[in-house]
Amino acid sequence: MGVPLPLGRRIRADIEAQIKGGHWPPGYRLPTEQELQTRYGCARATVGKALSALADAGLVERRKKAGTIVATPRAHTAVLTIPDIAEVMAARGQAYRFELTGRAVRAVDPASSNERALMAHGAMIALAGMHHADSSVFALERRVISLAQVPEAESEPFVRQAPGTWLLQHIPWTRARHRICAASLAAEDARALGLPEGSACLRLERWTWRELAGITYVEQTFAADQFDLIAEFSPGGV
Amino acid sequence: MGVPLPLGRRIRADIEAQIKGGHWPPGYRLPTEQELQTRYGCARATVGKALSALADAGLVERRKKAGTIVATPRAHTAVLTIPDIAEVMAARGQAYRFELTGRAVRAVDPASSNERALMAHGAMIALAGMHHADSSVFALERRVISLAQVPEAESEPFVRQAPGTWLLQHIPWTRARHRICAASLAAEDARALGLPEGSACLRLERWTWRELAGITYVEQTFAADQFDLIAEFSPGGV
DNA sequence: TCGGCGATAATGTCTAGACATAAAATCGGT
DNA sequence: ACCGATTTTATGTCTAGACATTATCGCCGA
Repeated sequence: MGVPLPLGRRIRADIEAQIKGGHWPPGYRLPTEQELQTRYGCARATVGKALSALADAGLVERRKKAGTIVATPRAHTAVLTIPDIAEVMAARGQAYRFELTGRAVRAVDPASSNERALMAHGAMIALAGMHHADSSVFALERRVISLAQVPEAESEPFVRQAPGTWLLQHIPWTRARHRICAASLAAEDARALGLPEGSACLRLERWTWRELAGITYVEQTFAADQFDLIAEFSPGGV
Repeated sequence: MGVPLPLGRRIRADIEAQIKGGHWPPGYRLPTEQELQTRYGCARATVGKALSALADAGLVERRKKAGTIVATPRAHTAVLTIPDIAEVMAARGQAYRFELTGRAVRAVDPASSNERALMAHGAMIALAGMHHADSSVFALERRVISLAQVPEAESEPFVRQAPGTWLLQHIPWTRARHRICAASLAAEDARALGLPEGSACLRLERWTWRELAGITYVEQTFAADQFDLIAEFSPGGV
């Protein structure tokens, strides 16, 4: 309050309000930089910067000679936060426990496309485990970790702390890719979750890299009614 | 090839390469605008714009007096793009068709929590339909639209164009909330999709608002092996 | 040693121009 | 009527400054 917005931001906010208020519909051609320059009494670079920022945010499209038009959104984008399972449990007020059910050091399986997507060859550690909520099984996890990138993993027990939690806290990463899909439970997984074979489940897969080197791949399986993902978005970064 | 990058973009690309190549680790303080200005032989505004773009992309953080430092990437958040179904079909090279199977104008059902989450009362239009890929059913959709916010919807047939596509192109919105979960197919939906009852499916729900007023709620159901969502996070948006 | 306070160094915002580039619009010839 | 060359126009990029803002550092006094 009291602090006036810098002119550039005010121009941007004004235009954003016109668009979000529906006064300027998709396809509407907005005033040229010259007109805005005159209207606001400022240099062309100032309105240009405001319009470019709106273009970066996806609210408008700019084409030479054609001018600047309100963008027609082609998709909904949202910032999805994929929480650490231990944090989900804490938020729900349930007791959390990770149980390691399998552990092996081996070479990359060239028949597995999920492993190949992470790295071409080398040694890795393969882990399997269950996430418990109170006394029931909440999720299943299968993971491989590159020993070339994370040699410390070989001496880590992963018995009390889930490997995902440990990795997040110890290993820096630069790129991650997530895949979210639904699937039917295979017999073995159904038994572990205490559900009928073929039940619906949500599957979350994540590949993580540091630069070009693959660090880990994980596949988490949740019973259909146990877990969902919520994503919120306001365009323009509000 | 052969077209030289504008200087500003080249500066940005150079710095990005230093960061992604690991030569400038998180926390590293990069050269000041003055140093870069001398190094590249350009005006300060040019390096400033490049650095600001990197800051917008989340690769660096800028603080007055302290300078510009390489940012530490945040934990598992990713930009999820939820595409318009017609665009998915176009990308896959399949023929797309929307079929409207139900349409009614009625008041908000106070027993439906999904409708209550959108608005307290008022008239709405309820739609049901199927998204076809080539000759098979790709997804089911149920939607309600607020007639107070979107009176044009009453005279819109929604026979050729899916309501989502129409809304996205005509109605501005300021906030959206998505929920992603797995579910078992109810008898009616299973019949529509041509699958056994109880099959796994991915369910996507979306609530959309303009300011505080609810515009629409939609629930889309996909067969498990038909559709998945990919979310990428790489700082800088590559 | 600690706290405050001013100098300084860095980015933030802006101006008034210049030239480059791309695409729509127009004009001219067939 | 159509196609191609030219003009026009709006944005893209850049310069060389100016002043504003603010966090940090170092100094000085209690």
